[in-house]
Amino acid sequence: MARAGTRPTSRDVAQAAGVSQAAVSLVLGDKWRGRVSETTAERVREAARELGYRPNLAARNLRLGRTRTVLLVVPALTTEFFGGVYTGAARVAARHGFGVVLYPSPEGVGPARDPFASAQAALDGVIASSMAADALSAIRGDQLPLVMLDSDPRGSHGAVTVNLDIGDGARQVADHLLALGHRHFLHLAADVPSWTFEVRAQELAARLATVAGTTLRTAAAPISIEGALTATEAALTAPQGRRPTALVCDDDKLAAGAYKALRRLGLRVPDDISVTGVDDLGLATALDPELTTIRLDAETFGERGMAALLAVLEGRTPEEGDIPVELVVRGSTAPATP
Amino acid sequence: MARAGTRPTSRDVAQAAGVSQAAVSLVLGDKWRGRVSETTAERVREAARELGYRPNLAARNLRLGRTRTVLLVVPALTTEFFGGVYTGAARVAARHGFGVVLYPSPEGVGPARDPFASAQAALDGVIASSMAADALSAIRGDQLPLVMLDSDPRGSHGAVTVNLDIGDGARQVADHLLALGHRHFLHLAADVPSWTFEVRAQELAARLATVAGTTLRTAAAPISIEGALTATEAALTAPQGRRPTALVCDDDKLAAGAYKALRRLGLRVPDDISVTGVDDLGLATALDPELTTIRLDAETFGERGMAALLAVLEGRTPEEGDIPVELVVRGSTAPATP
DNA sequence: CAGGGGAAGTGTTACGTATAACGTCTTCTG
DNA sequence: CAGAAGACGTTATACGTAACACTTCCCCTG
Repeated sequence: MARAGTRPTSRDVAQAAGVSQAAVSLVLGDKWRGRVSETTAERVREAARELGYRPNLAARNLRLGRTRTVLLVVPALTTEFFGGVYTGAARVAARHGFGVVLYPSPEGVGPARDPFASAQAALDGVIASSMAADALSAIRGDQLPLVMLDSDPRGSHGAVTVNLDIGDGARQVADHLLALGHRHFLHLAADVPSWTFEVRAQELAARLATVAGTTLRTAAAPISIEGALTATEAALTAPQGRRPTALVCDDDKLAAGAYKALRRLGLRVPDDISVTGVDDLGLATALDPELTTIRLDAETFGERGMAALLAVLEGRTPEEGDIPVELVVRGSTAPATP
Repeated sequence: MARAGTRPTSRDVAQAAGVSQAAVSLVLGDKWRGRVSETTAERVREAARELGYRPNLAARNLRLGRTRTVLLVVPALTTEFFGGVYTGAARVAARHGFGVVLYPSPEGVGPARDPFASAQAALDGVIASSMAADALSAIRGDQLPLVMLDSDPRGSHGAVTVNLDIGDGARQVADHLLALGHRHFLHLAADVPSWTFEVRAQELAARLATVAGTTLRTAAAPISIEGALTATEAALTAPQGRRPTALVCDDDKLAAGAYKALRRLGLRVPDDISVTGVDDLGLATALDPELTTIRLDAETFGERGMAALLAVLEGRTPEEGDIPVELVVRGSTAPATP
């Protein structure tokens, strides 16, 4: 019988089953083939069930020197996007017997506390979104295997990177709007220092530049409905050249804010102005009209990130190549009216 | 010098500083006042910094028998709500030197895998949302300290419960709409077996019953924009008594779907029908017109949940009382037109 | 000058697990 | 029938940390 009040240990199970602790470890660790008889094994399993034995993970982790746990560092969970990333990562992890611990970098002011101290868990590796920029310095210090999501492959100092093909997304948006006859653009850009958003801006500008007579203005806004509202309103009321007929937003949430600004200004979507977003959150179809946007496959993103980390941990070479993105055309874009 | 290739241990630090491992533990554990001289302590800290020493958490957890880590079990992260819960919980946890590990129960088909196996981390306690119903059976087995969020206090078998005052929310909605002259209601209910939603339905019905001549119909829908759309459309096209002038939704997301259905049916919000939600997600202000809704303070929810768990862990009595909720009146509700 | 007591440490142990290395006993083979 | 080869275990150990129980030195007090 186990000592009262404390969790049963493998030694308690051993005593109950009349075997040594080592035998318990072998049986429960599924390494007993040819080492323990089937009847004894069953006796051990029965005793473990009886006592409600659960292995002490701290002890196991200490013994093995690895934890089969990885940390996923993401920005604050203000949309469901990183929920999807987590889901994908956790699914792949589970298939390999790994667990995923989430560390959303604290929202608002102040630098991130040390994510490792906060997670408290011993870790085998880290997947980090570059958007959780403030948490990255703490991560750099540790020499844990690291996979970066949405990060400049050239600037990652050898860390493995997994990216959505965000540049292609920008090109698809540009081509779609150009094909509809739009020539005057406003880019509502996320006011977040991130490689991703830089790439979007560059690719958008580059693509538009291939057509003569196009204009492109940029307005920056924090990623929030309120922020997008004020930024859009300011950009469109300031009399500055031709009024744009297309509004390219870095994010669905920004687009939602833009919708409100346009409504206030008396501009109709898409008749007076076309609007596009990025992400394809639930929000995109909640808007009226529904938003034309770049669909980012969050779960695949998470899956690929986790797969890459597992590859690193097992000494394999991670899969190469960006994750494709897809333009979803809905009601917020229409031919330009001259 | 530490053995090459492996992480430095406290023993390596001790050797580098010319002291015993015990002294390192004392200094770095901040328990050295009166036991180690300031100069020696500084030497130890310097050596630790030099070697890049990080304590092995698995070893520490094993030694201490506690991990200062708790698990937060939530439904799939399909809205930002539980992101807020996490933020609140993590904030309080950090103040007490605890970490929070998130376990979103897997979306879609199939029962949850064992959350403990997946988290892989040794845990001191659990906070679980009752909405992650499928994960609860696995939790029940362990005798870890448990705090339930949004759960029937009478049905929780002695587990501590922390609840939003969701019944009061339903009453506030009812009173608001009744005051606007509405008498014919449709309740768009979340098709999720959860105590919370039962309470809402009961309180709504009870409050409406206090006024003569009111009618209340109910339509159930899965919590998604699509689901709400079809359910609402079906409920309003089936010719069944008076057409409701008020649509009470269990959730902002349901309201978003309802908006779309109403638009298809040619009904204007709020002129033809008033709509309310619950949550006050970002979505609520993205809708046109903005949604009158019950604001749930997700962060306070998380804070209170974590505070309650800490109380249990420290043998104190958790704070009592439901968390107040607040009706936020926006443009989706207006006086009933006779 | 005896000895009480604080400062400044060190030696040792245990936490619970997984596994390497080592014993038996039985059975099979040449 | 000798001895090799399984079958079925056990014993012992290490992982890295925190903390208890000691020791030593020195200063102060009566």
